[in-house]
Amino acid sequence: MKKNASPVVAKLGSAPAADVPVTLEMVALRAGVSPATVSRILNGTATVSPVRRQAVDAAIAELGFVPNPVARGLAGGRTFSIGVVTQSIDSPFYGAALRGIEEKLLPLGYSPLFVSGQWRAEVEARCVAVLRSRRVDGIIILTGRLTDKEIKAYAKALPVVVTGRKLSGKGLATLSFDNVEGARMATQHLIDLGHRHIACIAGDSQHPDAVERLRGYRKALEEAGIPYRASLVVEGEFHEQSGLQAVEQLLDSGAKFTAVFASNDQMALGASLGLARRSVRVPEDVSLIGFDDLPVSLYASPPLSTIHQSAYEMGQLAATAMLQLLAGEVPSVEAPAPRLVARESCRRLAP
Amino acid sequence: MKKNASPVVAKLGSAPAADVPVTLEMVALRAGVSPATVSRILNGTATVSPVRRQAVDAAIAELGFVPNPVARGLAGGRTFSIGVVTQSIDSPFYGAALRGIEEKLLPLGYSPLFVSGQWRAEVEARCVAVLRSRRVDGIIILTGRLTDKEIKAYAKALPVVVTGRKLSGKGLATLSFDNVEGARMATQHLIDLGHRHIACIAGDSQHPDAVERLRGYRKALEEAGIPYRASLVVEGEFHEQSGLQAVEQLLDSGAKFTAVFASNDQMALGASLGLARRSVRVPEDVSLIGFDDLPVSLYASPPLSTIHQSAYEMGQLAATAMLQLLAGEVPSVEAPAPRLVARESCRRLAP
DNA sequence: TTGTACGCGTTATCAC
DNA sequence: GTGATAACGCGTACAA
Repeated sequence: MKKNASPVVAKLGSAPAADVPVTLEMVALRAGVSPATVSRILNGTATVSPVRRQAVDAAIAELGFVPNPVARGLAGGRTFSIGVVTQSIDSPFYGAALRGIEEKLLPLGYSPLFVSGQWRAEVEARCVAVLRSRRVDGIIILTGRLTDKEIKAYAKALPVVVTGRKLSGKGLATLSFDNVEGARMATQHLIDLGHRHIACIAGDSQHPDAVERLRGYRKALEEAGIPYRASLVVEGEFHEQSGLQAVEQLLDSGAKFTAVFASNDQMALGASLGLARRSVRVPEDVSLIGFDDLPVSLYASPPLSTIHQSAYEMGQLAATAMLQLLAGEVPSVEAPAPRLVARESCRRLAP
Repeated sequence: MKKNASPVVAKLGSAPAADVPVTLEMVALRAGVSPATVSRILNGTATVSPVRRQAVDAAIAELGFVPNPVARGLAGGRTFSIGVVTQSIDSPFYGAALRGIEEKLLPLGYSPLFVSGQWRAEVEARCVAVLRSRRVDGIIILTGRLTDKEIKAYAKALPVVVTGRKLSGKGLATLSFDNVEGARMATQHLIDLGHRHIACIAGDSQHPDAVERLRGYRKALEEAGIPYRASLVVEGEFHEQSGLQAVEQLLDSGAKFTAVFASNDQMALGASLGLARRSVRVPEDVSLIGFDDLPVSLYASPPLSTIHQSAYEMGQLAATAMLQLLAGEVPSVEAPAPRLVARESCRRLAP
């Protein structure tokens, strides 16, 4: 088995932060060995005699030596940093994913490098370019709008993990949440409560998630033998404001509905406000269900029923997959299944 | 005037991503000049004859050359990356600050490196150690719990910008939001509406922001000649759940109050739910005001009155200050003043 | 103004 | 097993 060099998980802070950088060479000098040997011990690149190993360990501890990642990057070709393309660094949803990635990577000596793609393929491409120029060891892309072709091209140069789609290839791992099933479950929940006139606030039709969730909505209707009505579907843009506008449009259109499925929680929250403004009570007059299960949704008034999608877990899984790719293994991760979280924004339709 | 080397803002992506890295040396070869000249042109380190400059520019464009930051870091001692210690990467409040930092830094060729301190001094110290080991050019610390002494020690080694406190020193810039005034304004708003029995959900007393906001609350009472009552103050932990528990405690204690000042929006949101659970209506029965003006607060039911604190702007300012420090200038930024945002969660007390 | 030569701190390839 | 030695890609004195 070929031993891959591993990141040095330094016990940072254990020794006083030296003001004059301690180099590997100084450690070697002190331990009475060659720099090469110190490097070997640090990376586990070869077997070293216990005697020297001890001497080196001691020297490292005494000097408070911390390897310089910059130099390691130059010499070894690996920077032990992983690029992460998120869409906006302050997204309430993807934020949890970033946390998952960070928690998984940091203890192993890898640092995530976060950049925001703004849901714009062009910006995302620039992000990838920045990351590559910074010589990251791999790239995790959280959904976004790059084409499959572009993704595959990147994967030829370095390991890539991408969420929100299904692709295959060497050095490439994908992690796709079942949006269709999630949306189907949400709609089914409303149907189970007796609703037949169910409006849908869809997402931006350019957005793959939006398309899938709309499909799930239709699927549930179909299975229940409820006719699909285009007049009950309004397209939003995945943010609160558009959810608010969507319900207004729905209300103004005069269409009758007793329940609303919003394609994400942010739009559901906006819808909730929009309904309240028109004196439509949730859930007394209209049931409302969202998608994503944002932390705040639990504290909405009323607490929002939704489809739980653990961004945190997705982040951890993506990081895990990246580590596997880096180790030359075949990634063995699968996205968690959607789960219905029934809270207080939906109620059984009065007969 | 000494010309400082500046980050190369490469037109990334303009040329096809070369699979074999193009080095500065290759550019030099192609342009028929020495590597040093190419380097000079890249960094503006010296004046170069227009002829060669053109030749080099052409070569760079044709080869799609992108300088290797890793090598630049090793050679020049600067990595053009800025460490950012936030407290949790998925904080709804600080997220906006990260965006502000990113937007300010990226166009100038700097990359932010985000790490989470978890509101634990010990973790924050480790974060700083990681950042320093990665040879960042400077560190931005968003509040947190490090001692002033530690901050100052860091600032001796590299430029530091820190929010949430007032310090001075060479290579150090601070940016402190006026929490006392903000809390005073919030409480004053309630007083102006006729409230005299105003409860306060304070933050964790270990947290400097919490202490200051509590002080602002007391200040407003004092100015209005309203006696301070400890029984109306409950300590929370700055998250929704603790806000909910706080109002329950308040309600259970039997204390009379017609308004609540929550030390941040997250607790206000929790409080809102807690009140609703006990059939206490906002704002009909109790007025509620928060602090921070999170994006979601606008979509709470009812929309939450609060004190606007632009984390985004703070982020931008912090980044600006860092750039100034890096340029050897004296930072000239000041935190924006708190601003009352009156929405629908507060109403005039019926006589 | 321009080129040469060396150094940055580490890893990898050889010999031994 | 271990130690020289040569890269890694770029910045920068220094000399020309």
